[in-house]
Amino acid sequence: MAASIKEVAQRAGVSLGTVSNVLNRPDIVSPQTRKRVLEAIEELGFVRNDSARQLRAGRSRTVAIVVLDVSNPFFTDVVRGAEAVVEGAGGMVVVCNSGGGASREHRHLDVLEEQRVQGLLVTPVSDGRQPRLDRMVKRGIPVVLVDRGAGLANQCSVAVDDVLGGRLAAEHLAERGHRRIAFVGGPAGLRQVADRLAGAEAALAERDLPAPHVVETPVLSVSTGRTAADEIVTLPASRRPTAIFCANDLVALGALQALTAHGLKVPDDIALVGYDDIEFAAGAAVPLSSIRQPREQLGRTAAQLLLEESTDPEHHEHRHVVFQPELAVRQSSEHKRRRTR
Amino acid sequence: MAASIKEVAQRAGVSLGTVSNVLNRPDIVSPQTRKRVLEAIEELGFVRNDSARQLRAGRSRTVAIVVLDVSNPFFTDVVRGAEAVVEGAGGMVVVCNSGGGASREHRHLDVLEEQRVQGLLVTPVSDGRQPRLDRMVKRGIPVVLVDRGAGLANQCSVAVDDVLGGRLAAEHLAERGHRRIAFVGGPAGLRQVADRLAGAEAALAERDLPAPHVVETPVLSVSTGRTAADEIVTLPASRRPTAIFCANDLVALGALQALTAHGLKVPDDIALVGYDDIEFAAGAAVPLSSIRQPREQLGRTAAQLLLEESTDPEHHEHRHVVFQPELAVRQSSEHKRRRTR
DNA sequence: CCTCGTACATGAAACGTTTCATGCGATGGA
DNA sequence: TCCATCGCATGAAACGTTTCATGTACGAGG
Repeated sequence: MAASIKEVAQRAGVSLGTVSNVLNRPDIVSPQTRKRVLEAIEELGFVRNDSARQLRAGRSRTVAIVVLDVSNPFFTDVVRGAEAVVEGAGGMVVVCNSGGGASREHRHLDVLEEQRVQGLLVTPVSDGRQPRLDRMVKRGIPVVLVDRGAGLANQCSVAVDDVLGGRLAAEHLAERGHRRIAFVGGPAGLRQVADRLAGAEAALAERDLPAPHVVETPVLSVSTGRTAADEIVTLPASRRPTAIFCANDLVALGALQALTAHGLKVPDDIALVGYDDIEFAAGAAVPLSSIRQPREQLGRTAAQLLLEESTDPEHHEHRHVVFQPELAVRQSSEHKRRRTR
Repeated sequence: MAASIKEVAQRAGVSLGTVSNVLNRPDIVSPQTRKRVLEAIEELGFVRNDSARQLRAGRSRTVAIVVLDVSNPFFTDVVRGAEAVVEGAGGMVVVCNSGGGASREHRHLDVLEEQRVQGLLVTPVSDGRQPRLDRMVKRGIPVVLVDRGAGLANQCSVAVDDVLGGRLAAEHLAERGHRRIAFVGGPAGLRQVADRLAGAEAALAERDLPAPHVVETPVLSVSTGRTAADEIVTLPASRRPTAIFCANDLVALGALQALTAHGLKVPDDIALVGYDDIEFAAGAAVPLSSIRQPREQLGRTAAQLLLEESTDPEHHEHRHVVFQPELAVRQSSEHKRRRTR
């Protein structure tokens, strides 16, 4: 059914190797032969079999990116950044979605390893040593951690300083006079979540403010944000936080919806700060204050490191790039009046 | 570097074929041999080479989905629906992003064809005959069109009735008393865009209302929505539309931002209806009326059709599934008072 | 004791490329 | 005229699987 090089060769009346040469080094074959071969290719609708090619070459030309959540705009922006670089270099990106599940991540990595991908950009579900990833690295498959500062010696990483981000958010709220602050996010095992919380805690502690009230969510999504806010709303007004710092914008948007549904005004009754500054944050019912991350930049840089390692593994030195987040203040945390003093 | 079956065989002291049997039909090999082989695999960190396997098998087990825009939540939801089905069947999904560009789509299809993917879900950039896709179908690669009603005889399709969707939106606005209605979206060549416009035009014509003022955008995104709205705002108040129907929610959210920035109130000065009802529509600054599509369902159904065709090409009959959209009315099109009468 | 069947292991062939050493005819210089 | 060179085409080997026909040993049934 699918024509092979052999049939093309037969049809063009040349040898098998010649066809391959036309495909890979057209310059070394004479113009007339080349023409005959190209015609044969055309007539037969020949399409190179990449499996065979890879089998011979030992490696493919596709770069995989495994994200925690395809439906989070943060990750799709990272993907687009990576795509820009990889495609600019003539490669191809495939996106895999772990959905935050360890087993799905596992399966994806299995398959990608079997496919001998050229390299891997990954935001792993769990932190700590990754025997899987280590093995891929040992096998010579470059791995770049995205949005993880892990700083392991055997791979590059690209991340944004989440501790600082958490700090920025908490400082901002503290300056606005908030004393009872809640943190919504989870699972707690997620590095991003833990770091953001840690930064917030540190900032509050330095100011002798009480530690944040933590509401853990099973995942970071709009619906878990809603649920968490529902819970917060049930607290007696005297203990209810006056501000919520959410681990990402999806959660914050969900919280915003739930708070509004319960008749609470943002920011007057409760202030809200999100994280990621996704495109939809600024357009929310109450424009959302958020911690901005250089999303596409993250993807671009990760891809560059990957390609660098891939093309010249000898001289490559693993690097750990850390970007700085920025606070974007919008209405959701803008008080009409200061609360203190 | 990468251990092969041969080395495993050597280490376990068995033949090459036996190792393969352990991998593929463990039941036909004696328990003790199996154990020895598995140990060898473990010790060597052997990972099957999928290229070789595919080369032999002639086909891979991955399904590809090529979407118009990864950063549009509509498509990520479709992707998740497809993932659920394919992974449930033991397969794997890779996502490719054409970004609406014909050349990127072309490149992706090239590579996917070379990789002999098991099947392809695709929302093509352009309509009409697709020699590329036809060729893949001829080659025996099942192709399912997503969000296209194309109705071609040689492939399945899954779509939502966009003409009806456009109609619903226009009827809704007409009932609210609007007479000057704008349509924002593009490129005009995009089937979805054209259909939605056509539906709206038909509905207005039936009511003897003037045809919509069309503002074409180069792509469907938040920023083009902003630009389009900026343009509409410059119209003299007497000719300015009182309602805008946007070809999707991204555009609508952009438009909403721009209108608000210009001091226009939605819906009082200008009503707004979007399309897709993405998760962020309900949480927008002014909750957005929109046309809801069964997004995940779309992906699930497409994947089911694909797998069906893939597993039993003989008895497969191409089908064209069309879902019905629904109108979700929210504040962005809710007038305090009727305009007519 | 022979035969047959069963339970397993074996080795070679095939999948479609790429690469590389080799072959061969023509051209140019000595 | 002969040799070196060059330009181009060739065919075989190799990549790592899977499959299948074949082989072998062993226990059971006659």
